[in-house]
Amino acid sequence: MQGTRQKSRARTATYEKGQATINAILDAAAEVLIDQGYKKLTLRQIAMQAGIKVGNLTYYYSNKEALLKDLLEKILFSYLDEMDRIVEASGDSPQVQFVAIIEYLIEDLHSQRTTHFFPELWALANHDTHTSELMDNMYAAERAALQKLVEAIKPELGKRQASQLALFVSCSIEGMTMFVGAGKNQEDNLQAMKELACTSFLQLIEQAGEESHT
Amino acid sequence: MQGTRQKSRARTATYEKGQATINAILDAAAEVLIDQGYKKLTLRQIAMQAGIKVGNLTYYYSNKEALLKDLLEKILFSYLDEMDRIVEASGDSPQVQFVAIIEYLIEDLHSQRTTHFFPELWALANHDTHTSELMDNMYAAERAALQKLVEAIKPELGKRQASQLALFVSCSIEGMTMFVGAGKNQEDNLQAMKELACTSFLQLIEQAGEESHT
DNA sequence: AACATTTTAGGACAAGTGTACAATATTGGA
DNA sequence: TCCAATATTGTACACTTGTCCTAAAATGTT
Repeated sequence: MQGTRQKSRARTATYEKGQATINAILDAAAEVLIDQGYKKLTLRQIAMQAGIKVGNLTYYYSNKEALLKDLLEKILFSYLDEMDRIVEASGDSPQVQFVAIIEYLIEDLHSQRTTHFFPELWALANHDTHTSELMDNMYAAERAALQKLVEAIKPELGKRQASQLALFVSCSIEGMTMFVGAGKNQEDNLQAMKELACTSFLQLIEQAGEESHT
Repeated sequence: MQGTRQKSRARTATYEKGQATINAILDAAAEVLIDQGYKKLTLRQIAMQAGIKVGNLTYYYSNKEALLKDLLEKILFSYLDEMDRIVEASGDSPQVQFVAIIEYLIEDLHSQRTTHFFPELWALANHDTHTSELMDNMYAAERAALQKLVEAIKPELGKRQASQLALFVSCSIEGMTMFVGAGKNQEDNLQAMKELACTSFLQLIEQAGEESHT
């Protein structure tokens, strides 16, 4: 009694051309999602953008659900990878690493890709369980990285406090997406938000634990 | 040569029953949007939820665009009204008023209405000019209220600094929506975020202006 | 060169979408 | 009570959506 649950099927390419087509599909889907929003993310739009026919698209992704899954995973992992790269390239000081991450996350808001993608993701996550889990994992990884740095900056902090500080930092930055992001009317203030965030977060970490046990 | 531009038409009811129907439509639309997301916000779903037929719906809203406009305006204004009410009911101290607003905004995240509505709004605003303008006006009003309180707390602050602080506060709180909101996996930490936000924001205001002119 | 496998194209389908319109029912003032 | 204005229904249309299926083309190995 195996294979009863075969809801979403994504074919794996064998020839090079097939793999190229899959890449083209995912790239095209990303572009459509970012440029036109999820409402316009239709199989025919994706196929047109990828330069293929719908029949070919459904050969690799017989479900739109499967396509969306691969698409979201690819985009989300690209952000996590970039975060890892930032930390590794920032020396050994946890303060410096922390500031580097904060600055990367905020400066990244200048990219329309980021500004357009994440609100779509958040809206999807509200009514799609799989998207919600995927998103939770991604942000959990981000918070884990932040928490590690917070603990390194202020070692006397408890796990719980450090994790809450990481959550607060993550929230504060994500919230800028709709206002100081690419094309938004407060984009002028992005630099100011970056400085405000860095000083505010570092100070919050430094002085935490003074009046701790509530 | 008048009336060339009659894109969106919304009929005004004359009888009481007509007005009741309009209210039912908007309430139904809000419920569908919040419970099932914009993807499922279809004229037939709205009509079913309102207990009327689609033909009746299109009698009052010949365009889906017009319906969406009224819906978003109604919801957004309800939040602004509630904010005004909070400030008025919090005495004269700007600090107390500021904390009251912060606490209201964060506690409101316990409501699924809020947690589900806003990401849909943000996603819509990315590709719909009218929604974007509506949203900008709403948040501008929120920031204006916050800025006024910031200036009252720290009068020696310049308009620019106060406005940037208000923006930072607004961003930080909105960003919590996807994480500590209703049903989210960090909802346990909502209280902690509230306390963290209040102390962090107040301190940020108090110490601002020390190394100001950049 | 032959050929099984993989890839692509094209057409078809049912279901769902927003919108339009004529016919019927209801309302409230004369 | 009557009746014009308003409200509601039911049906129809053109269009888009995801999905399915068959035939043709391309691929790489033998």
